[in-house]
Amino acid sequence: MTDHRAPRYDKRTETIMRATLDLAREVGYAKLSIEAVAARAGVGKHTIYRRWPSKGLLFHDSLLTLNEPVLDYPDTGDIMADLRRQIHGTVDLLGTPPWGPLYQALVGEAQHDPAVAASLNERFIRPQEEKTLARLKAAQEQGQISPDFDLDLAMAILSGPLYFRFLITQEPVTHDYIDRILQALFDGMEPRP
Amino acid sequence: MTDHRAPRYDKRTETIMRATLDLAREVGYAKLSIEAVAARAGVGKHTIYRRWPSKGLLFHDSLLTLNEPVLDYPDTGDIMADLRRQIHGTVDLLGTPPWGPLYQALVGEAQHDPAVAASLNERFIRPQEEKTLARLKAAQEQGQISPDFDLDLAMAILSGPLYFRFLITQEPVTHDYIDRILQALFDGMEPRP
Amino acid sequence: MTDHRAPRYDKRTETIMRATLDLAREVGYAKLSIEAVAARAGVGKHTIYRRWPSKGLLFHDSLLTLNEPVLDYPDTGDIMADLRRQIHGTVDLLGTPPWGPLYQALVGEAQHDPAVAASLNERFIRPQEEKTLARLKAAQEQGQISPDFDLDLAMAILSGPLYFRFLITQEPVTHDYIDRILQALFDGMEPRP
Amino acid sequence: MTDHRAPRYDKRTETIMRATLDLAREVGYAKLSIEAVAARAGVGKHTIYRRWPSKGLLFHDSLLTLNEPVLDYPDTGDIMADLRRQIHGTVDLLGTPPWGPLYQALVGEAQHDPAVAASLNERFIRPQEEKTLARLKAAQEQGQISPDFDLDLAMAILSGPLYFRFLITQEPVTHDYIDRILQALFDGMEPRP
DNA sequence: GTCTAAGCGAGACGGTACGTCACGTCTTTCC
DNA sequence: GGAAAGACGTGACGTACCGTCTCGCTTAGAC
Repeated sequence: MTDHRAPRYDKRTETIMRATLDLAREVGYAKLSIEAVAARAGVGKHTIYRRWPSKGLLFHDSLLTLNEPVLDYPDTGDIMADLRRQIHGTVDLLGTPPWGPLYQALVGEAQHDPAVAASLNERFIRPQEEKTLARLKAAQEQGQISPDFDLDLAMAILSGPLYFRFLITQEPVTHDYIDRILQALFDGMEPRP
Repeated sequence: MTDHRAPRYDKRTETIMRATLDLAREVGYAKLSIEAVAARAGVGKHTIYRRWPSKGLLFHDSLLTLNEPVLDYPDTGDIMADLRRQIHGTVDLLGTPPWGPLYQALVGEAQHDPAVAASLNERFIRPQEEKTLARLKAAQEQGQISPDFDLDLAMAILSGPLYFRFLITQEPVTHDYIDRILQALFDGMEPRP
Repeated sequence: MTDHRAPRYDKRTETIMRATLDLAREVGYAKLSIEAVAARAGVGKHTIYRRWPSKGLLFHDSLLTLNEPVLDYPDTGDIMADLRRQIHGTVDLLGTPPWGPLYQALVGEAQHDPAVAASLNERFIRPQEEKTLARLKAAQEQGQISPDFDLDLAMAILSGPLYFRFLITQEPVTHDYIDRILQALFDGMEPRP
Repeated sequence: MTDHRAPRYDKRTETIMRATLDLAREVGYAKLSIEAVAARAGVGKHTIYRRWPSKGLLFHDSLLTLNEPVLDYPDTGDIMADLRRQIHGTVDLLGTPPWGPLYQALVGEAQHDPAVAASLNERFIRPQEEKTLARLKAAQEQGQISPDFDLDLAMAILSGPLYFRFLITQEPVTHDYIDRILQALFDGMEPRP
């Protein structure tokens, strides 16, 4: 798989990605067409196909490259507060138009196109997981988390319900919802007296 | 929203739905077309459009109607065992071709098409949730679950990680994974001595 | 080979053919595109492809159908005068814009596309030959042409030089040129005393 | 118009022309593309455009340069026999694959592209005519042809029917056909007793 | 013998058109 | 009188070439 991130400095590449996001915002991902992106960017269709093999990967690349998510975890020493802060930030971003629907569409596309799924995992999900795991591990070493607790599982219990709301029931993901999940998780995670 | 379940007895309707599923199995949901369904079913396109407003809803209806999921919860008195049995059954179904990819495609479509999302929730997600909640409630009344535990949250923690694996990381959902989630959930849910 | 003449009464078919000729007149056959014809005719490309398999045959059909050539030979009893009249009429038509260049383009296309060549022969060349031959035969029976003269050859000597000028040297075909050919032909054809 | 013959010694130019003819033989002139010629010749597209302004002229130049036609007329003293020999040779060449179709395509292209028409006339048609006329003139001076016969017309009557068969009816041009035309021409041309 | 300009391969680029597919609507034809 | 069959305008697909252009890399010939 070629690295689509490299040519970020290429002006034309960036023009195309901006046109992609602009159009996606305007008409939605489903009605996005490579033809329209090319027209908007003032570029031949070939120039797009030369860079991305499908609409899905073009969109994914545009979304991630132009919005390099800042997911560096704070480490204040209080794992509960740090997780809370981080996840609140994430859901706030998803609640800010137009990012929610666009990210939703991206995940939707991943269900149809394995290449998008792979790219999504490699460039977005996994890095985020790793940072979260690192932060959890640090907390575990400081004794804030029960030493035998499976941190991978913690990850899943933190992320899963959030995505469930976001993708399946499509209700807004509130801070309160996050807090309740965190609480429930910690009731089981924290060391017993 | 019209009730698409009613004409189950209509032979033509059923033929179309079968053709839909057959084709979806063969070429995948993404490449499914109403044109092809009509041809396969030996039916005019009008006859399809008269019954369903979009490919997404046709597919959703076909999937649910022809595969009426059996999700009646057992109640053996042991909530842990009952949940385990039920969820194992579900993931087994998703692991049986072609249901996994097809359900995945359905959820993917729901991200692009609000009507599919609504239909999915109403006809599939909510009923399942309700049955699970009822079973959890019974367990709570029998003292198997801490009386102040938020059962909605329990639902979310049970479903979320499962969907996360299924939709996002797209790794196989194993029985072991289910068991670990259940365990983690109960370590926090069960009444403390 | 389907008969493209039949649906002359079809209004849409005729609209397309008119648009074809209009565009051919405006930009020339070489720059004619099915895309542009469709746009000009207010018609989908498929509607054109459904009727004609190639640009060449569309053009040929348009040219012949909308300009049903009147090639009924007069028979005044004087074969020389009748041939002269007929051929003068033909070259006059070719000299009247835009027919000359369009017919030239049609013959050019026939060199690249056997289907056009076949169609050109069947629908245009052969009928004309047959009428000319019939007129020559009548003259031969009336003693105006030597009884052992090969009439097919006469045809070739009448048509050949005309096409040679028209296609190869691309000089204008004048009445005088015709007359000289006719004269040369008759010097050899007419019965000797 | 630049003289494209000069750089015959240029190795690269010759490589391109050979690639052109090779490809034309393989896929036909209509499907020939400068892009493909460049690739086949292992040459940049610019290198072709620097030498020829269009596909038509590239093809024409390739055809003529690499197949310098030998059209030097014999002069045995018998004009009939000499014409016969010469024309038989020409049609034999056209009957030898792949020259017939290629020359046909060249004439076809001349109908669409005036530059090709001009080049065809200047480099191929006119020289041939001149040699034929010179031979005819010699014969006329020797009394083999009627002194007042229009030799240009003789040319036209010799070439025209041949091209008519070749381009329009696209039947094979046989030796017999040539002989019959020659005979008919001479019945009118030769001096009467 | 170095420098420099031209020629070169490679191929990216904005375009145009291709011929195909499916959309959702509409019309015709038959049962 | 409803359904199959499929024609229709529309719009997008992904591909092929067009003719122009920009890259570095030779490669002579002029100094």
